[in-house]
Amino acid sequence: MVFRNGLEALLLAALREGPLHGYAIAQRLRRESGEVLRFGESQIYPALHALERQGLVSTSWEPQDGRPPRRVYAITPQGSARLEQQTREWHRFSRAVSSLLGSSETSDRTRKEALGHA
Amino acid sequence: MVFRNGLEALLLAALREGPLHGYAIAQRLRRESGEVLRFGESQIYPALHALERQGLVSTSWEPQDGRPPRRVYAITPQGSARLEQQTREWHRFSRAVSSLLGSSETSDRTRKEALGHA
DNA sequence: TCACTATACATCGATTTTCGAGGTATTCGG
DNA sequence: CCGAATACCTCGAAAATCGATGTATAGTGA
Repeated sequence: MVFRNGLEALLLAALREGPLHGYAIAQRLRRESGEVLRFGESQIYPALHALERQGLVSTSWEPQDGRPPRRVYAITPQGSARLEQQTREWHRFSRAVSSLLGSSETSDRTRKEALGHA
Repeated sequence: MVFRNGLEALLLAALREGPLHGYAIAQRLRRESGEVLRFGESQIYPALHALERQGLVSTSWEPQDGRPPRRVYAITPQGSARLEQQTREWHRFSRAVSSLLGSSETSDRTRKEALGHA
């Protein structure tokens, strides 16, 4: 919703600590979000390709003996810069939404009282 | 990104403290978010209509003398319930994304050091 | 007066995102 | 052998976003 290119930011974040292949990135986002974020492969792979076209990640094919090779992604310096920028934007966005929605729950009355009812 | 029906949650939130007409809702979201959230009318009106179809808001036309009448929206009990549920989901979602992205910047090295490098 | 901006409602269509379903190929457990 | 997991990928429907356009009125400034 409204926060553009959010997936790309998460993808770049997943690569911050080292190169990974696509499937591993998807699992990582899933695991580290406590199953909250579950991106399908049909979202992951095209987004990764877009990142590559923009030069935000670089890729190499790693041969696996026996099985088909894996495509490994690494974040580039431009990718890191974009990640920082996107992270700042995310925090701005998320602060704005959170303040409009209010901290979980709080009927109207409860909320005003919590604020010292002014 | 990825957080479904986010606009609807914000629309419901805007009505928490009393009925408003569509245009005023748009301005409210804009103002109270510090210009961070800027929804166009082509997003607001259809979303409001969808909310009405779902019984989450009720509407009435308020005649203005001279000018065309305004459509005023009020949140219903079902709308309040949905807002609470959506707010909880937002917080889960936003916590997950924030923890993956990290608190605004921090290069990889800086970040580990900040955590006591462990 | 004329133009422009703001208020206030709304739709349309192009673009972008999301997501389920499919397709290929290999390995491993039962 | 079958199903699940790994690993890559595309397609197409559905949903969301966004700019343009249309109607109508009121107010501001040139």
